Amino acid sequence: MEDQETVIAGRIMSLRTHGKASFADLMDSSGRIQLYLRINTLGEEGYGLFQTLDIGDIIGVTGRVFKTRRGEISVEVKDLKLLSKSLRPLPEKWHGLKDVDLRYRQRYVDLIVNPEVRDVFIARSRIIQSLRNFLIERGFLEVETPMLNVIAGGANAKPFVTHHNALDMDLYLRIAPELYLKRLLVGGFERVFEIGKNFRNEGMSTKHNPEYTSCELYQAYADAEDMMRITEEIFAHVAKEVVGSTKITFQGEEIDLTPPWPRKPMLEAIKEYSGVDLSGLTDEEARRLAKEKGISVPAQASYGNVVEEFFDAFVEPNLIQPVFITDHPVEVSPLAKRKKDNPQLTDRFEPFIVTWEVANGFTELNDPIDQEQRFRKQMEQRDRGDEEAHMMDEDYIRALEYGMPPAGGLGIGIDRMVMLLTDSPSIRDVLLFPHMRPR
RNA sequence: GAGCCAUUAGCUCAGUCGGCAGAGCACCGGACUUUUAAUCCGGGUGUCCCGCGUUCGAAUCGCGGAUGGCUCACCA
Repeated sequence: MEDQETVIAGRIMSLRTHGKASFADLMDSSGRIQLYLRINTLGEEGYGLFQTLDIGDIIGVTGRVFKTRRGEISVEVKDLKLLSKSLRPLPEKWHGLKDVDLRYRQRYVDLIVNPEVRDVFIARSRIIQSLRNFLIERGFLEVETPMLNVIAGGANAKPFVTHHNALDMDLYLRIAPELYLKRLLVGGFERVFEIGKNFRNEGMSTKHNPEYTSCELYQAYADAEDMMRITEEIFAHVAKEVVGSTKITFQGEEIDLTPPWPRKPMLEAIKEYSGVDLSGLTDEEARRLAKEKGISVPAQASYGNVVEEFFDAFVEPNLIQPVFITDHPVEVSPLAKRKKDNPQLTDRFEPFIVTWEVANGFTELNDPIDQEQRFRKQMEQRDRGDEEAHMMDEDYIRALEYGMPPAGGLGIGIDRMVMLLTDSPSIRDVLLFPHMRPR
């Protein structure tokens, strides 16, 4: 490159003027380069224009590449054009923009002055691309299903409500694409996936944003075990491609994503960490045990609710290295197939890493009669005031009545996956424009 | 939704006991033809988050509110 003529454009990030010669740093999306400007090469007029420039202005230059006395590759500018004027001063060059409120609200400024922020979003794009390629290579078809739903199904969550004027009816923003994707299995697509936003009308935290991205995939003639294998393969594959290794560091903790990950039934995990054996109890026995152990559960809590509470309290905080928790109670898994040898439990799994649930999968319930009963149970909970209980979806039942092939399904929380792989402690660090209360 | 903490110049931050509102960077003027957190000289650009109160006097104390962060609760 040395001694070659070049044409570049970018934003001025710093200025060092020395009278009749000056240095400037120019930044574009590929990085920074130093400019050297002399009155001898630019002429009175060109150098005069340069002297009116501010940090933040976007300019285009032509010039010759050379190495300075201190060995820095630079461009000696022969011609210079102001392309865009910056009217507002940029944050300080040394400390950058730290105020998190401003960083999120004015992400454009954050991206200009904090280069590591840009790197996170480049990584996010690569992670999603890597995941997409992985699935397409394995014969999965990428599809798009409705985000405006008459029934918000596929998860237990409070939906956002919106209104369709022409039809004069309320609609829900989807909380999960699950039921649509399984209709596609009925229709004959054997491997489908969708990457997209879900919307949940719930609290926000370092791990929750009202709109978030998931990847759901469904494979006919597969089961939960197949889905666990694909889960660990996805994480290993993406980590290798984006981070360069299946061993990653998260907030100082070494995490080994190398497959296979251990499998542990939920009841066994609870027994291991709390000493309590919850297997085979009635609702009432389970509630009594919860009270004994100081776990608060609603008076109406089912066996499954109690198990979940025990799990959250005793087990979850300990799950740092990847592990699949399996065999969730049927009451908290209304779309999963029951275990053949224990109808109280389902053939379901959730992988945990750094105490987060990073995905959720199971052998899909394809028995329309059992599914209808499960929906009815959910409706009862709804009637008792549980706003997050599943809605009845009669069309989904009808689809199952045509016959859905046995299948495995998996949903991955993309934001959490990106947090993990970019060592980001807050979901807001991996969302370009996280939800904020308006100012 | 609850608790704790924060909010001062465009940005990063000081501000003591209640007594004239401060620094660095950025910006403006001047010097300087290989610097790189350039240097040197001069210039402070402000709704001290908002409101009410206490006081001779409030950035500072009290009450109420706004916004944000963290923790907890709910969830993925």
